[in-house]
Amino acid sequence: MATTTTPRAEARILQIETIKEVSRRLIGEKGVAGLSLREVAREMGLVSSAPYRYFANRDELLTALILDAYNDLGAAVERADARHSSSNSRARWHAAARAVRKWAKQHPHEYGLIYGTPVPNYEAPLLTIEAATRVTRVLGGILSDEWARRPARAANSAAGNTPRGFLMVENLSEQMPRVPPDQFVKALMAWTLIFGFVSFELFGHYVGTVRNANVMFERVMNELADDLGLSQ
Amino acid sequence: MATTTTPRAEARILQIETIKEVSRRLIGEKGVAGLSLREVAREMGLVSSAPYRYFANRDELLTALILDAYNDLGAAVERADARHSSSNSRARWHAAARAVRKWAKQHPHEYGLIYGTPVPNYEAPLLTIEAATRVTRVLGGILSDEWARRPARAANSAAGNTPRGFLMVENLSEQMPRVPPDQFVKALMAWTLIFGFVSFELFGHYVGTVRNANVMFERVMNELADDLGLSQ
DNA sequence: TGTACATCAGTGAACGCGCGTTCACTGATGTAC
DNA sequence: TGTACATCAGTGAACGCGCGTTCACTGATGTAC
Repeated sequence: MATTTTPRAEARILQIETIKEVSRRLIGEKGVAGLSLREVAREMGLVSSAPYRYFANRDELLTALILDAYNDLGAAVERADARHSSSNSRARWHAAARAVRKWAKQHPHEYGLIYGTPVPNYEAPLLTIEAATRVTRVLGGILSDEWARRPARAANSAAGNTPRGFLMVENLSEQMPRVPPDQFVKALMAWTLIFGFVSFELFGHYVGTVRNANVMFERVMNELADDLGLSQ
Repeated sequence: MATTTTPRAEARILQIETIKEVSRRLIGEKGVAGLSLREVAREMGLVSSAPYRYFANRDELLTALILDAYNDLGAAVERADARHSSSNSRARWHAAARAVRKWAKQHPHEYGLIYGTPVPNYEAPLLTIEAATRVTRVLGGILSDEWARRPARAANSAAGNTPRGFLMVENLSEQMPRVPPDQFVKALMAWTLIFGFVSFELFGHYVGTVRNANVMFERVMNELADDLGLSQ
């Protein structure tokens, strides 16, 4: 019953976790640019070369943090979505959107890490792109379920609007099956606006115009839910 | 006719301009964090302490660059808007939106400077906030002119929706006079989506979904123009 | 169960680097009279 | 127009700092037989 895991291997996992936690804290205090392996080591009471036992270099640590951020956000949104009956699109939509905003406000610097200015000369590996789709998959799933319950559409009722060419319809169809492609632009707009709102709020662009961002966010999400034709 | 300006004063203005130009180039190459007064000096063939004759410290230079970026973008948008007959709201809207995107793509790092992750521990002075409103004033002006041409509304036709409380209605009314306050949420959504789109595009979040961002942008702006009820 | 060897976390010293900022200076430019 | 003084751009040396990364090492842990 005891796992075959050796104490050393367990300790290693723990140390990696600690390094990442300390890094997250430091990023929170001084931003990404201020993250240094030396400081992480210092904070952990280790000598400056110790972290290199766990991460080959600074970029590798950064990649791990970015990946974690995407996954952490993705998991939060999935959890929020799962709390509602799958047929209640509107409740799910609001829950998912609120989860994005809540996570962002709780982890502003990690949010900046993944949705702010890209780190210059840092190239995100494929793995992070994969993790980045967790949120879009949730949103796509909500729309899919909504459309699954609708009476079948007159085929090609709006075929002229099908966005062949400028969208990657194959990918989008995979993320929101059953949603007619002529809805993709609207869907992408809604997705963009969720993050646009959160970024504007977090980065200070609503100062002087929005007094209560909580209320404003609810209103905006309601508008979007209407535009998307979400029911219930 | 010759201005009373002294050669030394002229040279000073020129040097300041050069420092900022070099800084913009360096930011373009290595991001904001990579901007250093020493490197600017080196690039200009000056000794490392020379720039301190012009900027008291790094933050002051950064402030100047941020201010310039807001003003440069603001001027570009104003110019684009002015190219159209003031009664053609729709053309003006598209022109302004395109100008934002075009400027952002031409100056991606300066865009990141003002609309990306805020520089940590850097507090934007009031002056920059002022400059930041140039874009919103143009957008507000377009809506104002649109509503000025509409038949007067039944007073308080939708009074229940007037966003008293959660929006700073006074400021918004000043930026878009004649637009009924129940339209403010829509207006803010449109503004947010312009920048949300541009940020998503620039920061790489449309990889895998949008193939031709030019076309997509036009479609999105069209949708927004419809939602805002822009005519012509 | 016991021994012999391999693995690996953490050490401590060192490398070469670039940074922001200060300061006393020189020599050219500007100003007042 | 000419002189006397004040201003100011740029110099060069110096301060104290932190960084990423490498490397040969030690001693504890893990593995094979």
